[in-house]
Amino acid sequence: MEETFGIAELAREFDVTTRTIRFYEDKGLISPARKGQRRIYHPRDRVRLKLIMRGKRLGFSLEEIHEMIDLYDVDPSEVAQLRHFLQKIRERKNALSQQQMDIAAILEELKTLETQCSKLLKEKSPS
Amino acid sequence: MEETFGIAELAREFDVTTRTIRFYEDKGLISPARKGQRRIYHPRDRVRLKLIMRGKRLGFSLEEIHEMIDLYDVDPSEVAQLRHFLQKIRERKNALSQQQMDIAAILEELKTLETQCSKLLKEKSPS
DNA sequence: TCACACCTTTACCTTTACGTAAAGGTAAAG
DNA sequence: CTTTACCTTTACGTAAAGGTAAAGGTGTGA
Repeated sequence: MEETFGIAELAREFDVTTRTIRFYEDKGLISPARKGQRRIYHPRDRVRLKLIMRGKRLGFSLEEIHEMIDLYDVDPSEVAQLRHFLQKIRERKNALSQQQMDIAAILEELKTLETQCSKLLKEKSPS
Repeated sequence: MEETFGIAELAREFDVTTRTIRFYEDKGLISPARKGQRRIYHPRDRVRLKLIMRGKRLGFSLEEIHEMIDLYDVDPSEVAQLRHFLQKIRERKNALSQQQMDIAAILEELKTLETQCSKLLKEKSPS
């Protein structure tokens, strides 16, 4: 028997409002089952939410996230789709590699700043 | 003699519109000199723009970027400011480390997907 | 039965990050 | 003098990502 979740439950888990989750549904990012008029979320919906949150932390738009998520649902029997898919993957990889470099650059600068800064502090207030 | 830049020049270099650059000025992210009514950008303004663009690639809001940029202009004689500064640096470092992990995770998944995908393609159309 | 927690839809509101149009100044080239 | 390129300000428009309020359905425990 598969575990399911309510909307409020997931909202708590991911620290967003229920409005946000419904908004993602509106945008086609998730499509939970219904029981009567209520939304029932299965584990795969939860996984999707997790992917969405990660995408957001990385600064992607919902539309970009939509594209990325759909990659996981491609029909592997369609060659054309597969090619397109592969191209998308490579684009994403490039974008992310660029981000990695950006982050590495900033972290380097921040480290330098941190060192300088705490040295200054030690001089000024030798606790 | 120091090199300076026009707004259109910088717009081209960073691949944004002049509107965007003026908007950043409005928000206090840069403050170029003036010659008459025209904006004159010095190398330090260009550096700021570069930092802004990097921040944007990383998904930070202009307000967050503002904070980060200001870190470079802190008065090193004010101990209180220095402490605050140090804390900000550490917050940033943590956020960025989290991002690094997110990216590494996604890149791993993408690599797997890419491999699977091109294997499938080779089977289906053995060019 | 009442209260209460949880859920639903509809619909208007807000912020961020610019786009775009209007109306015009300035300066060098033809 | 006119064209051309480049710049200015002011101001309204817009897309994205939700917030928030209104009005109500559903189920459960006291």
